[in-house]
Parts: sequence; C-alpha cells; structure tokens
Amino acid sequence: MATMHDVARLAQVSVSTVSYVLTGTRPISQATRNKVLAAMAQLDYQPNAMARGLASRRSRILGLLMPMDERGLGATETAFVTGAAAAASVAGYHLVLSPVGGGDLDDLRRLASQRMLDGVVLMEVQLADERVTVLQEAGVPLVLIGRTGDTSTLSYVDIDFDQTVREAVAHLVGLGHRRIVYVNHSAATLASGYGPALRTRDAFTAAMTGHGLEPVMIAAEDSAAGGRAALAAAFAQAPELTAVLAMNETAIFGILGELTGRGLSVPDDVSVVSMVTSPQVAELATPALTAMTSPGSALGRIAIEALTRHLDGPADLRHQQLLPCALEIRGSTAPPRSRQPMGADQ
Amino acid sequence: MATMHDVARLAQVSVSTVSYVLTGTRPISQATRNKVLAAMAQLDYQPNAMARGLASRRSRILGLLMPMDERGLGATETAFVTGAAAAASVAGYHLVLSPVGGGDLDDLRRLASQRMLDGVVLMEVQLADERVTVLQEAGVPLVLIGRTGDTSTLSYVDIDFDQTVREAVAHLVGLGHRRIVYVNHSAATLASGYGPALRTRDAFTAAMTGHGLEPVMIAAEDSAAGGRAALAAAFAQAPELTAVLAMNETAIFGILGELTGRGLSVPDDVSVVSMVTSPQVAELATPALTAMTSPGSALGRIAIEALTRHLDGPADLRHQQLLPCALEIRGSTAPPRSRQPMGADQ
DNA sequence: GAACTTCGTCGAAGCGTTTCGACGAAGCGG
DNA sequence: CCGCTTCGTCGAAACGCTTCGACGAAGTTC
Repeated sequence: MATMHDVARLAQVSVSTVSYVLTGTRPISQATRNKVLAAMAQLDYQPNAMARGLASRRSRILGLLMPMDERGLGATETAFVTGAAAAASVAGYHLVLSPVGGGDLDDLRRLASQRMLDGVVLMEVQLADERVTVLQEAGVPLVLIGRTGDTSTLSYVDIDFDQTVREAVAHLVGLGHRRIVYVNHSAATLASGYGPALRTRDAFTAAMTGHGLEPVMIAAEDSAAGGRAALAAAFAQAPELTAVLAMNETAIFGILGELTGRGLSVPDDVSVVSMVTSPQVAELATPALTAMTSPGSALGRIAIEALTRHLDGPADLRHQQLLPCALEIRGSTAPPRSRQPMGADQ
Repeated sequence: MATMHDVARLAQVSVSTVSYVLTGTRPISQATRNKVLAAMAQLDYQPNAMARGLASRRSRILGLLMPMDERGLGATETAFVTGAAAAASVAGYHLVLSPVGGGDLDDLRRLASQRMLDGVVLMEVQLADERVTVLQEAGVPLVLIGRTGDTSTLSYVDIDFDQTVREAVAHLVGLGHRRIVYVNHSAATLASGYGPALRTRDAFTAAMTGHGLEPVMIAAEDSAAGGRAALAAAFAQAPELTAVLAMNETAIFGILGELTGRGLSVPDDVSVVSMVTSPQVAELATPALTAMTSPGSALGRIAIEALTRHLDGPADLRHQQLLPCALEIRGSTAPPRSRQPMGADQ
C-alpha cells in the first residue's frame, strides 16, 4: 500500500505538496500537479482514511441511523436511503447505515463520542426521542427525518402529514364519500409518541371536521390480522362507511382481505386509499391501490444536503422543511355506490 | 473531548499504561487499573476511533455491502442485517451497511483501499461477481452470502436451495399433488447469473424428476403483474396444475390475485408454497402462505462470526456452510381437489 | 525601482493512539 | 545470595495524513 511519502518521493516534491494537490487547500502549479497525479496513478495510491481523519478531525463519513425492526424496510425507506446515499456521494461523503435499535442508547453514545461520524441523520424519530438528546450532548451535527415535539433548535425534514391527509380526504370527499374511516397505526404506537401516527390523527380530525364530516379513527396492529380486526371495528362504529383511508402498509392487506371476505368489492363497495405508500407496494394489491406516495428519495437527499451544508459551511443554520405526499390515483377509489348500510353487521 | 493524555495525567501514569488498560495487551496491576478506570470515568473518556485505527491498522469496522434496489428490503434481508449487527456487536466490531449499487465498482474499490473496513460481507452475490474480484485484489477479508460459481477460495454462507426445494416439493407431493409449477425470478435475472434463481431451477428439476414428475418452470418479472402473467403462462403450459411453488415475493401477490380472479380458491383448487419467505410476508396473504422460511438472522450471524474469526485468529481458514429453509405450513396448501383440468383455459 | 502582495513550495509540528524496547522490582531454583 | 525469568511500568517512535509558518520568486503599485 503506497503512502503519501512514496508519491512525494516519486514526484520529487514534498509531502505537503502532495496533500495540497489532493485537498486543493492551496494553489499548486499545473506542472507540479501533473507530476503528482502521475505518481499517484503509477503507484495506485489511495489515501488512508484513518490518517486523514485523524489529522483533519473529519472522517467524511455520515451516519444514517435507522432502527431496524423485524418488519423490514419498505420501499419508502429504501428510496429514502438511496436518495441519501446519492446525495452524500455527490457531496464527497460516505454514507453508512447503522442499525441501532432503540435499546442501544449506550451504543449510540459510544458511536457518537468516538468521532467517527461527522454528522448523523436520524430516522423514525419519536416525539420525545432520547437519541436526539444523546447526539446533541455528544455534539454531533444532526438532521432528523421526522420531528420531535420541540423542533425549535433542530434541523429536520419530514412529510407534510397535514397537507397529505387533507389531500387524501379531499379526493374521497370529491368522489362523493361522506363516511370515511381512518386506519392508523396501533394504539401502542400512538401511545409511544410516534409523530406520524399522532399528526395524521389530528390532521384527519381537522380535515373531516372541515368538510362537516365526523372523523372516525381506528388503531390497527401492524399485521394483516390487525387490518382485519380494524375493518371489523370500523364497520361496528360506522356501518355505512364507504371509504377507508389507511396509513399502515402491513394492515392494509388485512383490510383488503377482510373486505373480500365480506363479499365487498374494491372500489365499488368500499374505496381504499393508502397513505405514505410506495408505488411498488400499491401495485401489489388487486386492484392497485390509490395512494399518497411519499417523497422518499427527495427526503433523503434534502436531509443529507442540509447536513453537509451545515458541516462545510460554517453557518449555524437550521433547515426545516415539510414535503407532502403525492396523490396517485389507481384502481382502489371510485364514487360510492349508493347501497344499503351494512346494518347489523358483525 | 478528553484524550488519553488527560487520563494519564489524572491517573498519574504514562500514556502507554492507559493504553494497556484499554486493550489488555499487557498485564497491569489491579491498583493501577483502578486508578486509570476512575480517571476515565471522571473525564468521560472515549477513545478516538481514528487515532486508534491509524495506530493499530484496524478500524474495527465491518462492512455489509448490500445492493439497494427500489424494491426495498424484505423481512428476510432485514433479519439478515439484524443478525449480523448483533454478532458484530458481540465480537466488538461496528457494522456499517453500505448501499453500493452494481455500478459503483470504482466506489467499492475506493472504499476497500482506504483501509476503513477491516472486512466485508457481501450480499446478493452473482455467480460471476466482479465485486468479489475487486475486494480480493484490494486484500479485504471477505465473506459472501450466496456463492459465486467458483467457490474454492472463498468463505461463504448460503441457503441450501437444493434441500429447500426438495422439501417444498416433498410437501406438495406428499399432499398428493402431481402437477406442480415453479415460478422463478425473471428471465433477465436468470440470464444475469443470479445464483438462487439458477440453483432452485436445477434443484426443482432434480426433485420433480426424482418423484417421476415433469418439472415446469416459469420465469416471472418481479412485480404483481409479472405474477399474473406467470400464472397465465403456467395454465397454458400445464392446464391441470394443482400447485404452485414460487420464489418471488413480489410476484406471489400477483399470482394470488390472478388465482382469485379466475375463480380458483387457495388452497382448495390450487396450493401455493412460497420459498425463502419471511413469516411476516407469509401472513400478509389471505390465506396465510405455507412457506419455506429463510434462516435470515442465522445467516447474518454466521457470516459475521466467520469474518471475525478470520480477522482475530491468524488462521487462514475458509468457512463454507449451507443452511436450509424451514417448512412452515400455513393455510395455502392442502391436498388437491380432484377436479376437471382447466382445459382450454386462457 | 522600492515596497508590497501573491504564488508555489517546503519543512516540521501535530492529530491521539498502539506498540516496541528497556528497565527496576519481585519471585524463584539451586 | 546469584543469576534468571516474569511482572508492571515508562518513554519514545511510529501510523499516514493535514496544516501552519516561512520563504524565495514573480508580479503590482505608485
């Protein structure tokens, strides 16, 4: 493995000159630059990341901290990651994904204090998230995907849930639906302070009330069975429902299955809209789901851009931005068929 | 940020002594050790990863290279990652995930040559995989998930596709099915030399032939539409089929949808087995899918264990291991109903 | 053309660790 | 009680890079 010394010797310049060629921190004449570049190529020189990091006190590594639960990463999260990785690469940083679970607060503290990460993007932020505190205390530059309760001192990018829900509701209301049930994440998730669940709940209430309609929300476990149970609960609370709005990629398949099981067809009997869903998942269902598609890769890109700007520019700037999901109409929504309410169902 | 110097001064010992306490490379008296430990705690000392890495020539970081396509990570891959992360943590390593796409061979070469990764686990290996060559040339210790064509010099852990297919086929044959169609990945994927697709194809042929049955395989695009098309093709080739075996988590939903669309019920008319599928995904379908569940987290754990053993032990040992998937019977398989072949269907 | 800048390069001092050789103090067999 | 190991500790030299101050040489300005 060739070092900078070898390159300098071969090019007959000093080590510092080689360094300046590499980093561009000082002007170097074209002739010298060429000599150095040639030597580097000849030796197949690659700078040693550790030495560089030690001397410059910047690793040029960005961390993307993603809690990995057993559910896996949806296409949404994946788009997010690829968007972030691409942006990092453009900015001259490596992006590493760290699967830190919720319990590893100590692990996180260690990671942060070891000066191995120049900055961090945090996914799946809770309203009150200890990880934020740990990272802030360790002095690691930070950008959130999602928001904590108090956003005053933080940079974040998040989905504009308010706007997204409003648009979804408007779509259904525009088709003529009046009785719309919102299937949210589980009660436990709500209780744990998961921002998206809380924000969509409130947004749904506001949107429905704004249309003069009664908001009905059901909490569903993140499983197919949870979706089935949720649909049963929905019919119990609102027998005459004609549309379901859901933000729960797992439960939605249970909802669909249960609908079919009850002899109801989508979209003729019940319209279904899935929120924060990727096209890929929306296409899995039959019929394909009308969905609010999340701006996954844009979120990732923007988060990284905000972070690198923060690192490279000396500015102490905060970046706060909300992006709405885009309505993509597929086969699961239609005007309601005027039919008899399900009455004594279930 | 406290350094080792600060700790040494506070504990009134030399820097090297502090280092020995930390690394355990030389004996240290209990008394001294306690002094040092106390000083470290008092200063909230964290070793600087870069300095450590530079001096010791080992970063204690392991890379997990996973191509991220837009499909997202299934629960199988996720289990894999979490298994690997846990094992790395136990062995005292950090695990970082690097979303290197297929095109970034240069990026990979750079990553490998920068001495930032002590070792690498490579996912989604092709039969002829350039990444392997690049990494080997860069001298980075390597463990594969999956296998290249020539495995003689490599460490790997992989699914035992032969055994898995045999078991799946035996399950169906045991139920009385004779006419079984295998839905594989796309023709393009097969052509690109994707090991699992190739190996299961051959294993299926062998297993069916072993039972005296004719193997019928259909290549399906990785999409719901691909699954529908595949089922149509299957009925065209084998109108009297009573069972479908599939290894394509995306297509399977299309298959299921198309089956329903043709008025065929699962499992009464057609049994369905999904291979290399996680319980979570299997439960999404209605009825829940009988599946060959992949040993995801074990694969990850074993890969990392093999890698760390290779790094810590001086031995030049190779680790080659195959793990079968486990048959989990759910609601999508049953004995075939004796019914009229579909005849001029489609 | 004297007095300043700017340009291009060099040498050397770090960055925070690990690790090697050295060395006094014990412990031990004979 | 004399040589030998072993134990516990120290000082100093790496590790491979960045960055700072310095300094001729060349341009600029009046």
